[in-house]
Amino acid sequence: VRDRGFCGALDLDRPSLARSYRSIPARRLIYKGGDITDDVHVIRDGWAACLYRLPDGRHQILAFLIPGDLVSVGALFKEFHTFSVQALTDVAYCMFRRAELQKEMMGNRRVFEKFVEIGFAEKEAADQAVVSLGRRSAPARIAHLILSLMTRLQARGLVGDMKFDLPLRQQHIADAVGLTTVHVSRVINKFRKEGLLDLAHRRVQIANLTGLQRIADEG
Amino acid sequence: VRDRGFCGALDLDRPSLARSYRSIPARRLIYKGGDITDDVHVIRDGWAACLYRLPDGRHQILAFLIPGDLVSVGALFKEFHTFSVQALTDVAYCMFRRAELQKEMMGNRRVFEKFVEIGFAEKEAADQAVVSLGRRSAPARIAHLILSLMTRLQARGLVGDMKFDLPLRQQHIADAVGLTTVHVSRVINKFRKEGLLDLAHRRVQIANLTGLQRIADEG
DNA sequence: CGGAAACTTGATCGAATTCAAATAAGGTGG
DNA sequence: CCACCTTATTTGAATTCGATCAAGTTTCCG
Repeated sequence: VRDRGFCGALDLDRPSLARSYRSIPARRLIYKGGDITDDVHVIRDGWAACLYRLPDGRHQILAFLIPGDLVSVGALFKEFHTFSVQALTDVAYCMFRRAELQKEMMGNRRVFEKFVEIGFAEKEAADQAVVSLGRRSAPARIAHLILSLMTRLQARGLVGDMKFDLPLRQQHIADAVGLTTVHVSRVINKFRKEGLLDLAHRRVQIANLTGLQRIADEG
Repeated sequence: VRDRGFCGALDLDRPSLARSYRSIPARRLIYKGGDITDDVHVIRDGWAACLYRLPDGRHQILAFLIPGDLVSVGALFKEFHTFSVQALTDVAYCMFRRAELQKEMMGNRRVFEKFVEIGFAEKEAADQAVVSLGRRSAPARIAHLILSLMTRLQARGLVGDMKFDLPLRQQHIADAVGLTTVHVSRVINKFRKEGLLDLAHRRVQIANLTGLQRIADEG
Protein backbone atom coordinates (compact mmCIF):
# COMPACT_ATOMS: atom_id res chain seq x y z
CA VAL A 1 0.00 0.00 0.00
CA ARG A 2 1.47 3.31 -1.05
CA ASP A 3 1.90 6.05 1.51
CA ARG A 4 -1.20 8.18 1.85
CA GLY A 5 0.16 10.36 4.59
CA PHE A 6 0.45 13.38 2.36
CA CYS A 7 -1.54 12.60 -0.68
CA GLY A 8 -4.88 11.58 0.78
CA ALA A 9 -7.32 14.14 1.98
CA LEU A 10 -4.55 16.50 2.87
CA ASP A 11 -2.68 16.60 -0.39
CA LEU A 12 0.28 18.59 0.80
CA ASP A 13 3.29 18.81 -1.46
CA ARG A 14 5.72 19.38 1.39
CA PRO A 15 6.25 15.99 3.03
CA SER A 16 9.19 17.47 4.87
CA LEU A 17 6.72 19.16 7.19
CA ALA A 18 5.90 15.88 8.86
CA ARG A 19 7.41 15.87 12.29
CA SER A 20 7.18 12.25 13.21
CA TYR A 21 5.77 8.89 12.25
CA ARG A 22 4.20 6.43 14.62
CA SER A 23 2.37 3.15 14.82
CA ILE A 24 -0.14 2.12 17.41
CA PRO A 25 -2.03 -1.12 17.99
CA ALA A 26 -5.79 -1.50 17.75
CA ARG A 27 -7.85 -0.17 20.67
CA ARG A 28 -5.20 2.25 21.88
CA LEU A 29 -5.96 5.97 22.11
CA ILE A 30 -4.12 8.16 19.65
CA TYR A 31 -5.37 11.25 21.38
CA LYS A 32 -7.25 11.65 24.64
CA GLY A 33 -10.06 14.21 24.71
CA GLY A 34 -9.11 17.34 26.60
CA ASP A 35 -5.36 16.89 26.37
CA ILE A 36 -3.46 19.92 25.16
CA THR A 37 -1.19 19.29 22.20
CA ASP A 38 0.66 21.00 19.37
CA ASP A 39 0.28 18.01 17.10
CA VAL A 40 -1.97 17.55 14.10
CA HIS A 41 -2.48 13.89 13.24
CA VAL A 42 -2.92 12.31 9.83
CA ILE A 43 -3.85 8.64 9.47
CA ARG A 44 -1.55 6.84 7.06
CA ASP A 45 -2.79 3.30 7.41
CA GLY A 46 -5.58 1.58 9.29
CA TRP A 47 -8.83 2.89 10.72
CA ALA A 48 -9.47 5.16 13.68
CA ALA A 49 -12.46 6.95 15.16
CA CYS A 50 -13.22 10.26 16.79
CA LEU A 51 -15.37 9.42 19.75
CA TYR A 52 -17.02 11.07 22.66
CA ARG A 53 -17.10 9.26 25.99
CA LEU A 54 -20.18 9.67 28.10
CA PRO A 55 -19.66 9.83 31.88
CA ASP A 56 -21.35 6.43 32.29
CA GLY A 57 -18.93 4.65 29.98
CA ARG A 58 -21.01 4.65 26.82
CA HIS A 59 -19.50 5.97 23.60
CA GLN A 60 -20.65 7.90 20.60
CA ILE A 61 -18.48 7.76 17.52
CA LEU A 62 -18.42 11.11 15.75
CA ALA A 63 -16.39 10.11 12.72
CA PHE A 64 -14.48 7.23 11.26
CA LEU A 65 -11.00 8.04 10.01
CA ILE A 66 -9.63 6.12 7.05
CA PRO A 67 -6.16 6.16 5.49
CA GLY A 68 -5.31 9.66 4.32
CA ASP A 69 -7.62 11.41 6.76
CA LEU A 70 -6.64 14.40 8.81
CA VAL A 71 -8.03 13.89 12.29
CA SER A 72 -9.84 17.20 12.28
CA VAL A 73 -9.18 20.63 10.84
CA GLY A 74 -9.99 21.89 14.29
CA ALA A 75 -6.54 20.70 15.28
CA LEU A 76 -5.09 23.47 13.13
CA PHE A 77 -6.51 26.17 15.35
CA LYS A 78 -7.31 24.71 18.71
CA GLU A 79 -4.94 23.11 21.14
CA PHE A 80 -7.40 20.48 22.33
CA HIS A 81 -10.57 18.66 21.35
CA THR A 82 -13.53 17.42 23.36
CA PHE A 83 -13.38 14.06 21.60
CA SER A 84 -10.77 11.32 21.77
CA VAL A 85 -9.22 9.54 18.82
CA GLN A 86 -8.95 5.77 19.06
CA ALA A 87 -7.25 3.28 16.79
CA LEU A 88 -9.81 0.72 15.58
CA THR A 89 -7.21 -1.37 13.80
CA ASP A 90 -3.47 -1.15 14.06
CA VAL A 91 -2.80 2.35 12.82
CA ALA A 92 0.16 4.11 11.25
CA TYR A 93 -0.02 7.86 11.48
CA CYS A 94 2.12 10.94 11.25
CA MET A 95 2.08 14.20 13.10
CA PHE A 96 2.61 17.79 12.05
CA ARG A 97 3.17 20.78 14.26
CA ARG A 98 0.12 22.98 14.38
CA ALA A 99 2.11 26.18 13.96
CA GLU A 100 3.96 24.93 10.89
CA LEU A 101 0.86 23.60 9.22
CA GLN A 102 -0.91 26.84 9.98
CA LYS A 103 1.89 28.85 8.39
CA GLU A 104 1.81 26.60 5.36
CA MET A 105 -1.91 27.10 5.12
CA MET A 106 -1.87 30.87 5.45
CA GLY A 107 0.91 31.20 2.91
CA ASN A 108 -0.50 28.96 0.23
CA ARG A 109 -3.87 29.65 -1.27
CA ARG A 110 -4.27 26.09 -2.56
CA VAL A 111 -3.53 24.55 0.84
CA PHE A 112 -5.86 27.03 2.51
CA GLU A 113 -8.70 26.05 0.23
CA LYS A 114 -7.98 22.42 0.80
CA PHE A 115 -8.39 22.89 4.54
CA VAL A 116 -11.54 24.89 4.09
CA GLU A 117 -12.91 22.10 1.93
CA ILE A 118 -12.02 19.42 4.47
CA GLY A 119 -13.55 21.47 7.24
CA PHE A 120 -16.85 21.77 5.42
CA ALA A 121 -16.85 18.10 4.58
CA GLU A 122 -16.53 17.42 8.30
CA LYS A 123 -19.41 19.72 9.09
CA GLU A 124 -21.50 18.20 6.33
CA ALA A 125 -20.84 14.70 7.65
CA ALA A 126 -21.77 15.76 11.18
CA ASP A 127 -25.02 17.27 9.92
CA GLN A 128 -25.84 14.10 8.03
CA ALA A 129 -25.20 12.09 11.18
CA VAL A 130 -27.63 14.32 13.04
CA VAL A 131 -30.27 13.69 10.40
CA SER A 132 -29.70 9.95 10.53
CA LEU A 133 -29.75 9.69 14.30
CA GLY A 134 -32.66 12.06 14.66
CA ARG A 135 -35.00 10.88 11.98
CA ARG A 136 -34.02 7.57 10.44
CA SER A 137 -34.79 3.97 11.42
CA ALA A 138 -32.11 1.52 12.47
CA PRO A 139 -31.85 -0.17 9.06
CA ALA A 140 -31.69 3.21 7.32
CA ARG A 141 -28.93 4.43 9.62
CA ILE A 142 -26.83 1.35 9.05
CA ALA A 143 -27.37 1.36 5.31
CA HIS A 144 -26.47 5.03 5.22
CA LEU A 145 -23.30 4.47 7.18
CA ILE A 146 -22.11 1.67 4.95
CA LEU A 147 -22.88 3.59 1.78
CA SER A 148 -21.16 6.74 3.01
CA LEU A 149 -18.10 4.75 4.01
CA MET A 150 -18.07 3.17 0.58
CA THR A 151 -18.17 6.58 -1.06
CA ARG A 152 -15.25 7.82 1.02
CA LEU A 153 -13.22 4.68 0.42
CA GLN A 154 -13.95 4.91 -3.28
CA ALA A 155 -12.48 8.40 -3.37
CA ARG A 156 -9.26 6.90 -1.99
CA GLY A 157 -9.29 4.03 -4.46
CA LEU A 158 -10.02 1.48 -1.76
CA VAL A 159 -13.12 -0.06 -3.29
CA GLY A 160 -12.98 -2.66 -6.02
CA ASP A 161 -15.97 -4.27 -7.64
CA MET A 162 -18.40 -3.31 -4.87
CA LYS A 163 -16.12 -4.91 -2.29
CA PHE A 164 -14.04 -3.25 0.39
CA ASP A 165 -12.37 -3.82 3.74
CA LEU A 166 -14.50 -2.79 6.66
CA PRO A 167 -12.46 -3.55 9.76
CA LEU A 168 -15.16 -2.41 12.19
CA ARG A 169 -16.59 -4.47 15.05
CA GLN A 170 -20.36 -4.35 15.31
CA GLN A 171 -19.69 -2.42 18.48
CA HIS A 172 -18.18 0.39 16.41
CA ILE A 173 -21.12 0.46 14.06
CA ALA A 174 -23.45 0.52 17.06
CA ASP A 175 -21.54 3.41 18.62
CA ALA A 176 -21.71 5.34 15.37
CA VAL A 177 -25.41 4.90 14.66
CA GLY A 178 -26.69 5.00 18.23
CA LEU A 179 -27.86 1.39 18.56
CA THR A 180 -26.84 -1.68 20.55
CA THR A 181 -24.55 -4.35 19.13
CA VAL A 182 -27.38 -6.85 19.43
CA HIS A 183 -29.62 -4.81 17.22
CA VAL A 184 -26.84 -4.08 14.74
CA SER A 185 -26.31 -7.80 14.42
CA ARG A 186 -30.00 -8.41 13.74
CA VAL A 187 -30.22 -5.70 11.11
CA ILE A 188 -27.09 -6.78 9.28
CA ASN A 189 -28.33 -10.35 9.20
CA LYS A 190 -31.60 -9.17 7.77
CA PHE A 191 -29.62 -7.33 5.08
CA ARG A 192 -27.73 -10.52 4.40
CA LYS A 193 -30.86 -12.64 4.13
CA GLU A 194 -32.43 -10.09 1.81
CA GLY A 195 -29.41 -10.31 -0.44
CA LEU A 196 -28.42 -6.68 0.05
CA LEU A 197 -24.87 -7.22 1.21
CA ASP A 198 -22.38 -9.72 2.44
CA LEU A 199 -20.29 -8.86 5.46
CA ALA A 200 -17.75 -11.29 6.78
CA HIS A 201 -14.11 -11.44 7.76
CA ARG A 202 -13.86 -7.66 7.92
CA ARG A 203 -14.92 -7.32 4.30
CA VAL A 204 -18.14 -6.11 2.72
CA GLN A 205 -19.55 -6.96 -0.62
CA ILE A 206 -22.46 -4.80 -1.73
CA ALA A 207 -24.79 -7.24 -3.45
CA ASN A 208 -27.71 -4.92 -4.21
CA LEU A 209 -26.71 -1.29 -4.30
CA THR A 210 -30.06 0.19 -5.28
CA GLY A 211 -31.82 -1.93 -2.68
CA LEU A 212 -29.51 -0.59 -0.01
CA GLN A 213 -29.97 2.96 -1.23
CA ARG A 214 -33.73 2.54 -1.07
CA ILE A 215 -33.53 1.39 2.55
CA ALA A 216 -31.13 4.21 3.39
CA ASP A 217 -33.48 6.84 2.03
CA GLU A 218 -36.90 5.72 3.09
CA GLY A 219 -36.42 4.20 6.57
CA VAL B 1 -33.60 46.10 21.60
CA ARG B 2 -30.41 47.38 20.10
CA ASP B 3 -29.35 46.23 16.67
CA ARG B 4 -27.38 43.02 16.79
CA GLY B 5 -26.87 42.75 13.06
CA PHE B 6 -23.19 43.47 13.26
CA CYS B 7 -22.27 43.14 16.83
CA GLY B 8 -23.64 39.73 17.72
CA ALA B 9 -21.68 36.65 16.88
CA LEU B 10 -20.21 38.35 13.88
CA ASP B 11 -18.80 41.42 15.51
CA LEU B 12 -17.80 43.26 12.36
CA ASP B 13 -16.88 46.88 12.63
CA ARG B 14 -17.84 47.68 9.06
CA PRO B 15 -21.61 47.90 8.99
CA SER B 16 -21.37 49.46 5.58
CA LEU B 17 -20.71 46.03 4.19
CA ALA B 18 -24.32 45.03 4.70
CA ARG B 19 -25.98 44.84 1.35
CA SER B 20 -29.61 44.77 2.36
CA TYR B 21 -32.05 44.43 5.22
CA ARG B 22 -35.18 42.34 5.17
CA SER B 23 -38.04 41.10 7.27
CA ILE B 24 -39.92 37.88 6.86
CA PRO B 25 -42.92 36.42 8.70
CA ALA B 26 -42.83 33.24 10.77
CA ARG B 27 -42.79 29.93 8.91
CA ARG B 28 -41.41 31.39 5.69
CA LEU B 29 -38.16 30.10 4.22
CA ILE B 30 -35.24 32.51 4.32
CA TYR B 31 -33.16 30.19 2.20
CA LYS B 32 -34.12 27.03 0.37
CA GLY B 33 -31.65 24.15 0.48
CA GLY B 34 -29.81 23.70 -2.79
CA ASP B 35 -30.41 27.21 -4.13
CA ILE B 36 -27.33 28.98 -5.39
CA THR B 37 -26.74 32.39 -3.87
CA ASP B 38 -24.10 35.04 -3.26
CA ASP B 39 -25.70 36.12 -0.01
CA VAL B 40 -24.57 35.52 3.53
CA HIS B 41 -27.38 35.97 6.04
CA VAL B 42 -27.21 37.32 9.57
CA ILE B 43 -30.23 37.17 11.88
CA ARG B 44 -30.94 40.54 13.47
CA ASP B 45 -34.15 39.79 15.32
CA GLY B 46 -36.29 36.71 15.90
CA TRP B 47 -35.50 33.03 15.70
CA ALA B 48 -34.77 30.84 12.70
CA ALA B 49 -33.59 27.28 12.16
CA CYS B 50 -31.32 25.42 9.78
CA LEU B 51 -33.22 22.33 8.84
CA TYR B 52 -32.93 19.33 6.63
CA ARG B 53 -36.04 18.06 4.87
CA LEU B 54 -36.39 14.33 4.45
CA PRO B 55 -38.01 13.11 1.23
CA ASP B 56 -41.06 11.91 3.17
CA GLY B 57 -41.80 15.32 4.65
CA ARG B 58 -40.20 14.87 8.04
CA HIS B 59 -37.68 17.44 9.26
CA GLN B 60 -34.51 17.47 11.27
CA ILE B 61 -33.43 20.79 12.71
CA LEU B 62 -29.66 21.15 12.59
CA ALA B 63 -29.35 24.42 14.45
CA PHE B 64 -31.40 27.19 15.98
CA LEU B 65 -30.42 30.70 14.99
CA ILE B 66 -30.90 33.49 17.48
CA PRO B 67 -30.44 37.24 17.10
CA GLY B 68 -26.88 38.02 16.09
CA ASP B 69 -26.23 34.65 14.50
CA LEU B 70 -24.58 34.18 11.16
CA VAL B 71 -26.49 31.49 9.32
CA SER B 72 -23.40 29.41 8.70
CA VAL B 73 -19.76 30.13 8.00
CA GLY B 74 -20.14 27.69 5.17
CA ALA B 75 -21.93 30.50 3.33
CA LEU B 76 -18.60 32.33 3.13
CA PHE B 77 -17.10 29.70 0.87
CA LYS B 78 -19.85 27.73 -0.72
CA GLU B 79 -22.57 28.97 -2.99
CA PHE B 80 -25.24 26.66 -1.63
CA HIS B 81 -26.16 24.54 1.37
CA THR B 82 -27.92 21.21 1.70
CA PHE B 83 -30.11 22.59 4.47
CA SER B 84 -32.83 25.23 4.35
CA VAL B 85 -33.22 28.17 6.70
CA GLN B 86 -36.69 28.83 8.04
CA ALA B 87 -38.03 31.69 10.11
CA LEU B 88 -39.56 30.33 13.31
CA THR B 89 -40.82 33.71 14.43
CA ASP B 90 -41.04 36.90 12.41
CA VAL B 91 -37.43 37.54 11.55
CA ALA B 92 -35.39 40.59 10.63
CA TYR B 93 -32.15 39.78 8.91
CA CYS B 94 -29.49 41.34 6.76
CA MET B 95 -27.43 40.02 3.92
CA PHE B 96 -23.81 40.45 2.92
CA ARG B 97 -22.19 39.53 -0.34
CA ARG B 98 -20.03 36.47 -0.02
CA ALA B 99 -17.18 37.95 -2.02
CA GLU B 100 -17.04 41.12 0.06
CA LEU B 101 -17.21 39.31 3.37
CA GLN B 102 -14.54 36.94 2.16
CA LYS B 103 -12.27 39.81 1.23
CA GLU B 104 -12.89 41.42 4.60
CA MET B 105 -12.02 38.14 6.27
CA MET B 106 -8.83 37.52 4.33
CA GLY B 107 -7.61 41.05 4.88
CA ASN B 108 -8.27 41.30 8.58
CA ARG B 109 -6.70 38.88 11.00
CA ARG B 110 -9.24 39.59 13.74
CA VAL B 111 -12.20 38.97 11.46
CA PHE B 112 -10.55 35.83 10.14
CA GLU B 113 -10.16 34.45 13.62
CA LYS B 114 -13.71 35.35 14.45
CA PHE B 115 -14.96 33.28 11.54
CA VAL B 116 -12.70 30.40 12.45
CA GLU B 117 -14.10 30.53 15.96
CA ILE B 118 -17.71 30.57 14.77
CA GLY B 119 -17.00 27.71 12.42
CA PHE B 120 -15.64 25.56 15.21
CA ALA B 121 -18.53 26.45 17.47
CA GLU B 122 -20.84 25.18 14.73
CA LYS B 123 -18.90 21.96 14.43
CA GLU B 124 -18.83 21.53 18.19
CA ALA B 125 -22.59 22.03 18.39
CA ALA B 126 -23.17 19.51 15.63
CA ASP B 127 -20.99 16.97 17.42
CA GLN B 128 -22.88 17.52 20.65
CA ALA B 129 -26.14 16.99 18.80
CA VAL B 130 -24.81 13.69 17.49
CA VAL B 131 -23.96 12.60 21.01
CA SER B 132 -27.37 13.59 22.29
CA LEU B 133 -29.32 11.93 19.51
CA GLY B 134 -27.16 8.84 19.52
CA ARG B 135 -26.80 8.12 23.19
CA ARG B 136 -29.11 10.14 25.39
CA SER B 137 -32.68 9.55 26.54
CA ALA B 138 -35.55 11.81 25.58
CA PRO B 139 -35.53 13.80 28.84
CA ALA B 140 -31.76 14.24 28.65
CA ARG B 141 -31.93 15.49 25.07
CA ILE B 142 -34.61 18.03 25.88
CA ALA B 143 -32.87 19.22 29.03
CA HIS B 144 -29.64 19.54 27.08
CA LEU B 145 -31.29 21.55 24.36
CA ILE B 146 -32.88 23.98 26.77
CA LEU B 147 -29.67 24.46 28.73
CA SER B 148 -27.57 24.98 25.63
CA LEU B 149 -30.04 27.53 24.33
CA MET B 150 -29.91 29.32 27.65
CA THR B 151 -26.13 29.47 27.48
CA ARG B 152 -26.20 30.95 24.00
CA LEU B 153 -28.91 33.45 24.90
CA GLN B 154 -26.98 34.42 28.00
CA ALA B 155 -23.96 35.26 25.87
CA ARG B 156 -26.18 37.71 24.00
CA GLY B 157 -27.61 39.18 27.18
CA LEU B 158 -31.04 37.72 26.51
CA VAL B 159 -31.48 35.88 29.81
CA GLY B 160 -32.56 37.57 32.98
CA ASP B 161 -33.04 35.86 36.31
CA MET B 162 -33.23 32.34 34.85
CA LYS B 163 -36.00 33.46 32.50
CA PHE B 164 -35.90 33.87 28.75
CA ASP B 165 -38.05 33.94 25.64
CA LEU B 166 -38.27 30.61 23.91
CA PRO B 167 -40.51 31.14 20.90
CA LEU B 168 -40.36 27.50 19.77
CA ARG B 169 -43.33 25.27 19.13
CA GLN B 170 -43.04 21.80 20.56
CA GLN B 171 -42.80 20.70 16.96
CA HIS B 172 -39.50 22.58 16.65
CA ILE B 173 -38.13 21.00 19.79
CA ALA B 174 -39.23 17.60 18.50
CA ASP B 175 -37.54 18.20 15.15
CA ALA B 176 -34.33 19.23 16.90
CA VAL B 177 -34.09 16.32 19.34
CA GLY B 178 -35.49 13.59 17.12
CA LEU B 179 -38.76 12.91 18.96
CA THR B 180 -42.47 13.36 18.29
CA THR B 181 -44.40 16.38 19.52
CA VAL B 182 -46.52 14.08 21.65
CA HIS B 183 -43.53 12.81 23.51
CA VAL B 184 -41.99 16.26 23.84
CA SER B 185 -45.21 17.39 25.48
CA ARG B 186 -45.14 14.51 27.96
CA VAL B 187 -41.52 15.09 28.91
CA ILE B 188 -41.92 18.82 29.36
CA ASN B 189 -44.96 18.27 31.55
CA LYS B 190 -42.98 15.85 33.65
CA PHE B 191 -40.31 18.53 34.03
CA ARG B 192 -43.01 20.96 35.07
CA LYS B 193 -44.51 18.60 37.62
CA GLU B 194 -41.08 17.89 39.05
CA GLY B 195 -40.50 21.59 39.51
CA LEU B 196 -37.59 21.75 37.08
CA LEU B 197 -38.88 24.46 34.79
CA ASP B 198 -41.87 26.46 33.79
CA LEU B 199 -42.64 26.84 30.12
CA ALA B 200 -45.62 28.84 28.97
CA HIS B 201 -46.51 31.62 26.58
CA ARG B 202 -43.22 31.29 24.71
CA ARG B 203 -41.21 31.91 27.86
CA VAL B 204 -39.16 29.59 30.06
CA GLN B 205 -38.29 29.92 33.66
CA ILE B 206 -35.63 27.55 34.91
CA ALA B 207 -36.80 26.59 38.38
CA ASN B 208 -34.16 24.03 39.29
CA LEU B 209 -30.96 24.43 37.32
CA THR B 210 -28.92 21.70 38.97
CA GLY B 211 -31.82 19.28 38.69
CA LEU B 212 -32.04 19.95 34.97
CA GLN B 213 -28.29 19.58 34.58
CA ARG B 214 -28.41 16.25 36.34
CA ILE B 215 -31.07 14.98 33.95
CA ALA B 216 -29.15 16.34 30.97
CA ASP B 217 -25.99 14.49 31.96
CA GLU B 218 -27.20 11.16 33.19
CA GLY B 219 -30.18 10.29 30.98
C1' DC C 1 -5.56 -26.36 21.05
C1' DG C 2 -7.62 -23.34 24.37
C1' DG C 3 -9.36 -19.14 25.96
C1' DA C 4 -11.18 -14.69 25.01
C1' DA C 5 -13.60 -11.67 22.20
C1' DA C 6 -17.14 -11.13 18.77
C1' DC C 7 -21.31 -12.44 16.90
C1' DT C 8 -25.92 -14.68 16.90
C1' DT C 9 -30.40 -15.92 18.63
C1' DG C 10 -34.50 -16.09 21.59
C1' DA C 11 -37.46 -14.16 25.19
C1' DT C 12 -38.94 -10.31 27.54
C1' DC C 13 -39.17 -5.49 28.59
C1' DG C 14 -39.63 -0.60 27.99
C1' DA C 15 -39.25 3.93 25.87
C1' DA C 16 -41.14 6.35 22.43
C1' DT C 17 -44.48 6.20 18.50
C1' DT C 18 -48.89 6.09 16.60
C1' DC C 19 -53.65 6.84 16.57
C1' DA C 20 -57.41 9.32 18.25
C1' DA C 21 -59.81 12.72 20.70
C1' DA C 22 -60.27 16.52 23.90
C1' DT C 23 -58.77 20.92 25.54
C1' DA C 24 -56.30 25.23 25.25
C1' DA C 25 -54.24 29.09 22.99
C1' DG C 26 -53.85 32.44 19.16
C1' DG C 27 -55.45 35.30 15.50
C1' DT C 28 -59.06 37.47 12.73
C1' DG C 29 -62.96 39.81 11.23
C1' DG C 30 -67.07 41.70 12.91
C1' DC D 1 -64.19 42.83 22.99
C1' DC D 2 -66.24 38.76 21.40
C1' DA D 3 -67.37 34.72 18.35
C1' DC D 4 -65.14 31.75 15.42
C1' DC D 5 -61.74 29.20 13.36
C1' DT D 6 -57.21 27.51 13.17
C1' DT D 7 -53.13 25.90 15.21
C1' DA D 8 -50.94 24.02 19.55
C1' DT D 9 -50.90 21.30 23.37
C1' DT D 10 -52.47 17.66 26.37
C1' DT D 11 -54.03 13.09 27.48
C1' DG D 12 -55.14 8.16 26.92
C1' DA D 13 -54.77 3.53 24.75
C1' DA D 14 -52.57 0.46 21.78
C1' DT D 15 -48.54 -0.63 19.25
C1' DT D 16 -43.73 -1.01 17.76
C1' DC D 17 -39.00 -0.59 17.48
C1' DG D 18 -35.11 -1.28 19.65
C1' DA D 19 -33.07 -2.36 24.41
C1' DT D 20 -32.03 -5.62 27.80
C1' DC D 21 -31.08 -10.09 29.62
C1' DA D 22 -29.26 -14.51 28.97
C1' DA D 23 -27.45 -18.30 26.56
C1' DG D 24 -25.26 -20.32 22.71
C1' DT D 25 -21.98 -20.22 18.74
C1' DT D 26 -18.45 -18.69 15.99
C1' DT D 27 -14.15 -16.37 15.13
C1' DC D 28 -9.87 -14.83 16.32
C1' DC D 29 -5.20 -15.35 18.20
C1' DG D 30 -1.64 -16.69 21.05
